[in-house]
Amino acid sequence: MELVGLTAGKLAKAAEVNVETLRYYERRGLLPEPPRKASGYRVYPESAVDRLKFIKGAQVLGFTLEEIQELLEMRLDTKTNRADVRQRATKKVATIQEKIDALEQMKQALEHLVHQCHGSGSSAECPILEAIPTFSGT
Amino acid sequence: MELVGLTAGKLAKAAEVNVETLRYYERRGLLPEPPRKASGYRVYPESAVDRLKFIKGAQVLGFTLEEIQELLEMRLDTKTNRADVRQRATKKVATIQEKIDALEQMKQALEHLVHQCHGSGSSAECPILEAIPTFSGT
DNA sequence: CTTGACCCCGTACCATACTACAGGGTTTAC
DNA sequence: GTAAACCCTGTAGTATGGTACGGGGTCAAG
Repeated sequence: MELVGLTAGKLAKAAEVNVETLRYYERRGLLPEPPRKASGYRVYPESAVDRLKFIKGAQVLGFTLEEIQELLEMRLDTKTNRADVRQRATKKVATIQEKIDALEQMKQALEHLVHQCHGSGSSAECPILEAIPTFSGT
Repeated sequence: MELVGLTAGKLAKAAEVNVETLRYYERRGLLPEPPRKASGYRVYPESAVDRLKFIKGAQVLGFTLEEIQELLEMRLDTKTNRADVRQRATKKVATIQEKIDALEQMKQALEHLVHQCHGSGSSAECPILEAIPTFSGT
């Protein structure tokens, strides 16, 4: 029987994650429990692909699964009011901005280094990452 | 005997890390082996504080210790090949830029949501977070 | 109607990045 | 000159985020 939706395997492939990861996320509450067929097989909506990609993307940016869960749960919680959601979203924005700033500094330090060291010849030390270690105070 | 430099405990406190972490980083090669006193006690230079703060900062940005090590080792002295270092630095700049871009998108999506959701009802009708799972598709 | 691909569950194992001992010397402050 | 505070080493344990496996049902094709 073929109704709409994805099987675990299809979803895993589409989102480029391991099948086991789906179950893991489900246990953690990151992926909502999908409906099941009579056989017990999970049937995921197409949107699950985006959700997984979001999770993966956020992870690369240094968010923990717990933080990602917070982001994702903000919209489901009908008990929280808008002001609360707004406040938390705003806070996340600030966190994200801090990360961006730190990355910009890091990037600039590296670019500086690249420019300083374009000569192939002579001697002296090319002062590379001396600049970088100073950014982290934030 | 009190010569210049920091003991493990002082360094750990100054950099806000666990003392054990210092040894761990040393084992991993992230923190160079400092000179020792006759007793065997490590004597760290002040600069170790910055190095540790850099490591901590970079971690928050989603770099693994291995990647951080690469960054830190990228100082070119006379023994390293400049072209090689430049190439690697350029590559790092690109990955950093990717992170920045992803974070910008995330930020914009959240800011958009914050603007959309200005009322005071329940978050269920708040269009904000509907968008989250989809903004990562990029 | 069977066989191979797929799914289920529970549990065990893995890598990364710490963190915590245990057992034993060293320093420093009183 | 002794006790608290600190340092050493090696090794073991923890948390997070998966990943693998065994034992067993399910489904679609031939």
